[in-house]
Amino acid sequence: MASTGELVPGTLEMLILKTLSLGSLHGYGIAQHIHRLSDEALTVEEGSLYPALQRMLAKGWVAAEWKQTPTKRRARYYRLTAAGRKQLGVESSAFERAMRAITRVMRATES
Amino acid sequence: MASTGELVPGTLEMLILKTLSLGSLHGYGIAQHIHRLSDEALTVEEGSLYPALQRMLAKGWVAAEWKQTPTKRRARYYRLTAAGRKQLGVESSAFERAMRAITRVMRATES
DNA sequence: GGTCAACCCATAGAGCATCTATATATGGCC
DNA sequence: GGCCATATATAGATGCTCTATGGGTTGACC
Repeated sequence: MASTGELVPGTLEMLILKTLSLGSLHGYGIAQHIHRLSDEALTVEEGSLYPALQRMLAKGWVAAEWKQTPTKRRARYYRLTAAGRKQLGVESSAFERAMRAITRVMRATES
Repeated sequence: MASTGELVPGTLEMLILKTLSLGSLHGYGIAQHIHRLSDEALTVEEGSLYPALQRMLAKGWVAAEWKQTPTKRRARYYRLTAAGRKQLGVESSAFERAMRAITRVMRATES
């Protein structure tokens, strides 16, 4: 979607944290959620999603547990930890500040 | 500012294109312009700026010319080409779409 | 006339996030 | 039995940004 590929780099983990803040979900479900809520504008590739989840597990922002889906398949459910919830706050406010700053530059007119 | 460091990755070239759309400027001036317009929120490092300008020269989005600054120093002035102006349009509308999409996801509440 | 701040360009190398491609496996449907 | 949607995961490549440098000029102040 943005420069290199589909997503704006640096926003993936924030979007995952936000998604999980609404409830536990497995990886595939996370991707679907983001895709649907963004009106199909954002597509999270599997090769981006799972590495991101591994990073976030390592940082303690999410915890994982193997469960059965409603459709009887085995899936790994991720949930937000306290640290993850805190991180969501940090990232989303930093993102908002950055967006406002970029918007200011992009709105400038000829002096 | 964002994830890795200061800028939201993928937005630097767009910010440079936008800055040059207001008039020719040398590298140093571009960095100052972005810094000032963003209320000091965005700082473009020289190690990011000059490689970006080289990439953009190679892609034909900008053209460069050595001139004298008002302060009597020799500086390389960059200006937007027609292709660069077109690219600015492409990137800024893609960016806006992405921002709207991200905002939709970030505003979601518990079902 | 020395030195310091501000001005100005540029590259090398590292780090990190994302993408492409691939591998594996199950359940439901026809 | 074959196909599609569901589901997880890694390897390798790519590309952008940052850190760390290096060089050089001008003007002002002491």
